[in-house]
Amino acid sequence: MHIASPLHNSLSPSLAFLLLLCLISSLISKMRRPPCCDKSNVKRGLWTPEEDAKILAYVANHGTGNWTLVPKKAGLNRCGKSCRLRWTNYLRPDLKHDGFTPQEEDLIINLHGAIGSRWSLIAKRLPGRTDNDVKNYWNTKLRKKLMKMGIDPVTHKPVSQVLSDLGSISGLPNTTNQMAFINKDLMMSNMPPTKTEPSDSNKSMVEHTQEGQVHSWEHHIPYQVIINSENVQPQVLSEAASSTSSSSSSNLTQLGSPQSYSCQTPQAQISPPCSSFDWSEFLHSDSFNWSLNPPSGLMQSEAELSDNTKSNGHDMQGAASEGSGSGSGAVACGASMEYQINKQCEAHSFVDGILDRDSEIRAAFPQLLDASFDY
DNA sequence: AATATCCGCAACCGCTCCGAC
DNA sequence: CGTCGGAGCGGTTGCGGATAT
Repeated sequence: MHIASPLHNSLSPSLAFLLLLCLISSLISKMRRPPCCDKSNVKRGLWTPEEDAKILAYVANHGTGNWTLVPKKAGLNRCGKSCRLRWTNYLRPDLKHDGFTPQEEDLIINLHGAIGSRWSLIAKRLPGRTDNDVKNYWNTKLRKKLMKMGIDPVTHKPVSQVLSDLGSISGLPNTTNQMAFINKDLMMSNMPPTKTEPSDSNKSMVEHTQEGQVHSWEHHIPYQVIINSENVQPQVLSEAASSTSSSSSSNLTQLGSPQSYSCQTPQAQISPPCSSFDWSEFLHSDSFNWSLNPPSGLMQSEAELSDNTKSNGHDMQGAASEGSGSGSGAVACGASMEYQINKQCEAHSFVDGILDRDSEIRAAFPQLLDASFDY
């Protein structure tokens, strides 16, 4: 039986459906935040020298701030957001426009391994570099380098391990989870760090690096400061993970899993618990300075770092720079971090560390890895 | 020499954060 | 406490130059 209606009489079903779609999309578009400026009436694309000059003149006279008013005041037919981007990414006088140094590469890889793709935080450790610079450099150069080396640039794990993890997802034994459990237990045991002396050959490697010389890629890969689950406290991991935006969660999630490039046993990396932790704080603190003694140019000034250093009543940067005297939770955490960072992987290269760890895992759980590959 | 493909970088987009009200 | 708007962030896109065919 066909039920007649005005709609059926006047509109075909497909047309009605289209109208409904239009209505829905219209409603959705109205619910969304309006654009910051009328995009149809503003210039887009590459900036001309004249436009740059206007921005520079405006900032010289008025300083930065309230970018929405800048186009009007500076006589530019651009979106304020676009002006801000042009200034922060290109026109700022303190920006470096030359290539990245090997030390900067090291730093980027280390930080990416520790905190993932939080480019702004990483860029803050690289004076003269913007988050856009770092992000582009990572995407175009460093990611490919790591991949060539058989290291997954997302997880900073060997590709073989990533593959085994992937295999585990499909209902097979999950070695990652099991390892996480094991390491969690180890960390919870709250054992003090055990010093491990690097071998003579390893010492020479460290000294070699500390001279700040430029090495081949294989040699200047970061092998000393690798943050992993075993040298970060459980609560640190959970707080770091919880403070992470979903878009960049992968690496912090990985921090919660056994990601280690270390040559040390897991127990040797356990440190006393910290009461609180903040990645931003940590990165701005001296605790995260590298034992390979990067050039002074890599170190930010106190003023530049002063923002974001206070949290939960502790100034980690100050505490860390003061040494081990104060005894607060943050200080203990910072000192512990510094100790562990300095002890991290002194013996091996970055790649060696990863491969060693891979071998350890394979040796410890051969049946699990075999199973996970069995698909 | 012409064309296709690759690559790097600048810019844009959409989202979240955060302070002011 | 909720809303609004500016600022900041990370991911993505697209252009232009470099390189390969």
